[in-house]
Amino acid sequence: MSRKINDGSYWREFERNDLTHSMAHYLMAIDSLRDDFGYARVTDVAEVLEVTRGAASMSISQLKKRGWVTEDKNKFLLLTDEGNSIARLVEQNFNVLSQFFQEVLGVSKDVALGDACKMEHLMSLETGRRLVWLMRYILSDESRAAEVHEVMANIAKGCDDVESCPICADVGGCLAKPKAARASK
Amino acid sequence: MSRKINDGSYWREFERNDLTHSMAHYLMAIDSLRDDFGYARVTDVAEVLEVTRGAASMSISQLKKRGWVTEDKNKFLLLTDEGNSIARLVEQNFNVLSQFFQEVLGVSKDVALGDACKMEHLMSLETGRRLVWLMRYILSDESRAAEVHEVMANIAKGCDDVESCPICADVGGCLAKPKAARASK
DNA sequence: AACCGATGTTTAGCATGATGAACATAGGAA
DNA sequence: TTCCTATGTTCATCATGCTAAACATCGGTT
Repeated sequence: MSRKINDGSYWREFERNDLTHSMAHYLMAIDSLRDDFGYARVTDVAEVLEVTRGAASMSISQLKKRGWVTEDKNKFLLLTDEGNSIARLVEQNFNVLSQFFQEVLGVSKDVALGDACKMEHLMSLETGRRLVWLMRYILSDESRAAEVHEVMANIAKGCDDVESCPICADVGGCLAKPKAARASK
Repeated sequence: MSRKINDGSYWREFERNDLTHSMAHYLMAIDSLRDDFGYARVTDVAEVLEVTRGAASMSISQLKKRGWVTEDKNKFLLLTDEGNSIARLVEQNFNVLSQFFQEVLGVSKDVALGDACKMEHLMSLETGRRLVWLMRYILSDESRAAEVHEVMANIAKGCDDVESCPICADVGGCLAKPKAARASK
């Protein structure tokens, strides 16, 4: 019984992602420390991220090997151009996502920030850019924004037309409803 | 110089997430194998996910410990109710995200599937539900959908009003533009 | 000069999640 | 019955990224 199945296994792209969640936050911490204080040392980064100095030291030496971080003559940490681009991209992804979740979808702040933080380093440049434009489209017109907010306010009432709604059907039913018992073929 | 900074360090929620990307895919693989063939064994799961039998065996025994997977009298793998809910949630998140990226944002299929796969297990129930409703709102009205598609089609032209656009300003400028040189304070 | 505290690095240990290889076992073909 | 293959488990190993603890250094105070 040979299996032709194979989902293409792009699922492991996740682990092959060369920018890990951890690295993204080290870069952003350095960036933000330099913004706020004018310099960033290993200890400062460790403090901001709430990890030990040892952990920060080792992670940062990885970032140096990758060419994303260097240090000046005073041993203060610097982002290279590439490191800077990455930090900025992730920061922007975070901003876009958290604003989209809060201001368009009406998600609570806590959930929005949590979701955005987990997804920020995984969203492609292209998707992020397009999301900005969608936000602009929706929020730049007051009546349109009001309509969307109205839709979101009604979600609490639940999805009562799962059958007739093509979108609900496409995504496999309304989220959060238990799957119907399945007959084993 | 004492530091008051602290981003709250919810950034580590990412690693504390009790549903890893890997586990989500094991659950979905079992689910989909049972859908397609009526049963799922360790070897089948390993084949679908393109990992060794050993890796699948160990990961699946973790899933059993967590109460998400069991086996029937024939040693065939089953999802528990909880495992089933999780698999369904992640599948739906994937569907919602990939459709949103493609049909609303107009992202290319490759990028959309890649982004969706990386983000699927990280998006909360609440956000996912609201995203479905936003899609319904946008796509259920043809002229509205056309307007959005028009907006997305114009992205190639670039963001020419970064200064005047409040959204662009909010998210820290237009994505993909290099950060201006920064003066060290 | 001697010392102390702050900073940074290194090491051992842990958890996850993979590989490859060795091993155990059950069932059908010869 | 014997043997071969498919299936599943276990073990040693690797890489990431954390902790705790030991160690190394530098610089200012006494």
